[in-house]
Amino acid sequence: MPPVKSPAVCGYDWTTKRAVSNLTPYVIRFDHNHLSGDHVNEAVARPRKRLSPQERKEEIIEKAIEFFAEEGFDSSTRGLANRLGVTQPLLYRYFPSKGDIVAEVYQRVYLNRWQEEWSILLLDRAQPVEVRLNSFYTLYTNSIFERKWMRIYLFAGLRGVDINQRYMVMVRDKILKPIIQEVLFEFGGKVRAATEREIEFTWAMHGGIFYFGIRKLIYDNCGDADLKQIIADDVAAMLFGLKRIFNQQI
Amino acid sequence: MPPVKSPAVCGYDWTTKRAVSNLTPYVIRFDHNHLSGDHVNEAVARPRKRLSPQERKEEIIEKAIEFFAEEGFDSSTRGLANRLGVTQPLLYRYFPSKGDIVAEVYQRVYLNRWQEEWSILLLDRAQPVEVRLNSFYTLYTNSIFERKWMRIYLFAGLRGVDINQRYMVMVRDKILKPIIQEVLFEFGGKVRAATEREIEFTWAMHGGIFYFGIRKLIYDNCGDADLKQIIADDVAAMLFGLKRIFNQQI
DNA sequence: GCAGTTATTTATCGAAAGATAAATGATATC
DNA sequence: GATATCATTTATCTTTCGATAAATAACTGC
Repeated sequence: MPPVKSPAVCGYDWTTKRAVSNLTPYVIRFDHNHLSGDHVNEAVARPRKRLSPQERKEEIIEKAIEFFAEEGFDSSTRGLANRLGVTQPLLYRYFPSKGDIVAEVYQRVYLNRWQEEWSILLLDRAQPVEVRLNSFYTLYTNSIFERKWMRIYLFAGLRGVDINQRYMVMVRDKILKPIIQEVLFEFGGKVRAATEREIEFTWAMHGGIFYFGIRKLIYDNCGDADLKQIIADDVAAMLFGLKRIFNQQI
Repeated sequence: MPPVKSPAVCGYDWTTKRAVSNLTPYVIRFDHNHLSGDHVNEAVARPRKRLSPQERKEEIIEKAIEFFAEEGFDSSTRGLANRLGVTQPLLYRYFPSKGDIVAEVYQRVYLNRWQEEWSILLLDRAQPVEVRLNSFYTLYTNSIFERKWMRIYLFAGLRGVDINQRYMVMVRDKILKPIIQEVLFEFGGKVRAATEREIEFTWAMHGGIFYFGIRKLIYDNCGDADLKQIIADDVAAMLFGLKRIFNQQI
């Protein structure tokens, strides 16, 4: 049977007694007596808890996102199982391999993050571009400025995961290019494709805001900065810079 | 003996036959017949090569920077030894533990990266600020836009290494604040400390350029963008944005 | 409340990891 | 060219990791 290539769909084959999917399988001994730290009164072994496969799988994925975001993808499945309060082999009931869990984490973190309404907002010419951009970046940062997301984004990037490339294509096509088009329109220029120079400049503005998120959530470096103010200042500079480039390119 | 806390100084104590330092120690079997890849003619076991301790240590550090930058700090010391063409236990002759090698890598990558002449350039009022900023960012990016450096920077950040925090303080004090002061001066404002709002805005501009480096070197996402043009456009937007903020803050 | 189903655990394996001790052999000194 | 030094290797230990198989026990339906 050749390996299936498609979004990891993992299940359990009761006849062969194996988890099935499209990737590769480990166990942390769950110590009932030493759960998480100082819980003296949990010394009594708690009864084994049975969850439905759907619930359990969901719980694994959720915790896996937190766990790998904090510890990195090189961390052990035993560590993950420990955080879940189950034993390590149980993970292999739901995922054929660690790689499948990781793949599922990527999937969850990246996909369905984009809200179509953001596009609608960006393109709504009833409002001035500057207002739209402020609203958009408020919503957008509200969504991605999350420690889990940011860390997984960077971990994935360093691992060379292709999902990251796809994400950047999305930013380019769904954010940067539309912005340029809208500024161009409001500026009175004729409709045309964005130039590389314009895109790169817009990337820098976008990256500046994004990098603020990295500083805040990864490096913990920025006191109580006012995000709304930062966005407003950056958007203003972006508009200025784009118009300046439009003029130079005539 | 309590652990010494200071920049890792590792040596070999011949009497106790141990490497000494201030951190924690693994082995890749070096296969003479299968060095690095396709070298068919190296199949003959090459004679053991003795280097002076200084030379060997230097070589280890250099390759460790490359190795960990590519593979991440969770990679094995056997992998590193393999790349060096030596056996894994040899590493423990020069460093007491893997952690000490990693610490040395951080040290090398971060320290002595800052060139004092950059400060002189930034503060040289014989030239307009815009010219200075373009020159500075050309030099600066020329120095840090290196795959090794960028990857270690991000790896370190995700690992929560404090050296990273220190680096950001340096950026703030040696780049951002001086920039604001100089723009303020040229703008005709009176000399005063930079405000948080100004610093955050400048961070965004700086971050935009920095993030270009991440895209280029980590994500491999940006065709043949013209760095000089990008810097020029970003600097122009930065100057505009700062002056705009100055005016709003009167 | 007994029996079947199956979620979960215990036990265990083999590979890879960090680390150490002892053997080896390249070089320097005489 | 024999001897001493010490850079480097071989051999080996322990821990941790991913993964598998078999035993256990919580729930379901009767």
